[in-house]
Amino acid sequence: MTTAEERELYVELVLQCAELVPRGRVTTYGAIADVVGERLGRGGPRLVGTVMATHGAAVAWWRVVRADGSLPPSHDAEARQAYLEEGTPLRPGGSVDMARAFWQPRLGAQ
DNA sequence: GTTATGACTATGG
DNA sequence: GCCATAGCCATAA
Repeated sequence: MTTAEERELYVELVLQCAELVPRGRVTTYGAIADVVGERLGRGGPRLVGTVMATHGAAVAWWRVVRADGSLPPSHDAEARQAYLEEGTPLRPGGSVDMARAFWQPRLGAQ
């Protein structure tokens, strides 16, 4: 069941999570899916990815990475430069240091 | 209704 | 570290 309203709300909550990520920190698709899914009762990492691919341009998409810290595909170069500016902890391999940079998203607060 | 696809994740080799 | 596989859920054809 996915009404237009629910899709819109899902998108907005996902974007809100991405927007709430502090400077120099990152979160993951799975974490956002978990938070939003708990509130809306459904969802999944792939849905978050779809949302970011569709509406991610409006938010700090580079602060949303994969669970292992790998940079988002298709824009990894841009993201890495943003990390350098923000001081996001990186690992030698080029991916994000999740142990230090991971930020747990919350809705309605931070 | 069925298949393919995607800015995913966990697990195993 | 990398690659393959399976599970995942919504969208598009």
